[in-house]
Amino acid sequence: MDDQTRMLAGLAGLGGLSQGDVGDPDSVRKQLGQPQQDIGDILQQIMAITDESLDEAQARKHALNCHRMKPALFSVLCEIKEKTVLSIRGIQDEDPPDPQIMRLDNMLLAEGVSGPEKGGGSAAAAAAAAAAGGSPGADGGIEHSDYRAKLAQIRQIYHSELEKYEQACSEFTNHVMNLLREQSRTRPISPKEIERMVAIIHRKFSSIQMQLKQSTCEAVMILRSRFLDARRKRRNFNKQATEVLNEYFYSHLSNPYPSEEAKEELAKKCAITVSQVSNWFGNKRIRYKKNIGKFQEEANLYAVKTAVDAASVSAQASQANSPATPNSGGYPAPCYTPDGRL
DNA sequence: ACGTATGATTTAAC
DNA sequence: GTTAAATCATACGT
Repeated sequence: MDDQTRMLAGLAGLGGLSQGDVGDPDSVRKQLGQPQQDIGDILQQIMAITDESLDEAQARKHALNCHRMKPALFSVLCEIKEKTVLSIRGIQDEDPPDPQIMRLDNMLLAEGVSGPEKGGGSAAAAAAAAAAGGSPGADGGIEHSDYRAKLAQIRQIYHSELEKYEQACSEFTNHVMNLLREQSRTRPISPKEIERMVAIIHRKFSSIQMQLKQSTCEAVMILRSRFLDARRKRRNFNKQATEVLNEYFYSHLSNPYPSEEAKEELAKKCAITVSQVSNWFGNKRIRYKKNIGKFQEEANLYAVKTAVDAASVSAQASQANSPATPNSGGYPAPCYTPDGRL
């Protein structure tokens, strides 16, 4: 910091000098068409600074600060600068709430990354415990807990990074502010300008934060596609469950739409969820309708089965000896029509 | 390895 | 909300 003020003071002191004979800068200048000061001059000045002693610079600075015209000059310079800078800057309204960042924030909140801390690392443990506890019907409890664990990991990284950025931002802001305040004793820097600078820094850092948020979102998306889509890592229902469902379907072929209660009962019988029952019936209806012929055999089988069951309940003795051979083809299977209500 | 079966998801209509 | 229909992605049998 002091080096810089020293340098500035040095430059100010040497500003008027022009020394011609440093190499051959003229040719360069002509080639490049630079009307301003020679690069050579600037180099010279910089070199000269290093020759100065600290005391010399300090003395020069002090002299400058104590000059009787200094305050007046300073305020005039400030004013000029304020005008020009402001006119250049134009109207730069404060932070308009970036829709992009809001979107990201919402998403992170929805995914529970930036939301209220739900126990952090213990969330995974709790989920694992819940899965181990064996909640009946919990589909993919173990995988879900795995997902949670990974999500918690992402959340942790996200928060630590965010904290790092925030700390760096405030540190940097402080540093710059101190620097500017210090320099404002020798350079025309108004408080407004400092404010503006701080705003610029904050904008920069918030753009970094947005990158962080964006990449976190991406990570969550990838995780989702890996795990939640892994929900699709389906397992076929067991034979008994399929049997129960098919029995219901074929015995209600004229109107295969189980009520909510029926669904619940079926779900309980098959040890699956109600929505799984709904899925099954949805799939079954459409697939049956699409190709009734293909399902004819199955339909006969279940029709016979239910018939036999009913018969065996009503007249066990008489039916006991006749093993119901599925007389495939001959059985007039009830035909489910799309408009139902046969 | 490949085709089919099957549970889950998505889309659109109601 | 439910549903049909299309579609996805895997399981399963050959």
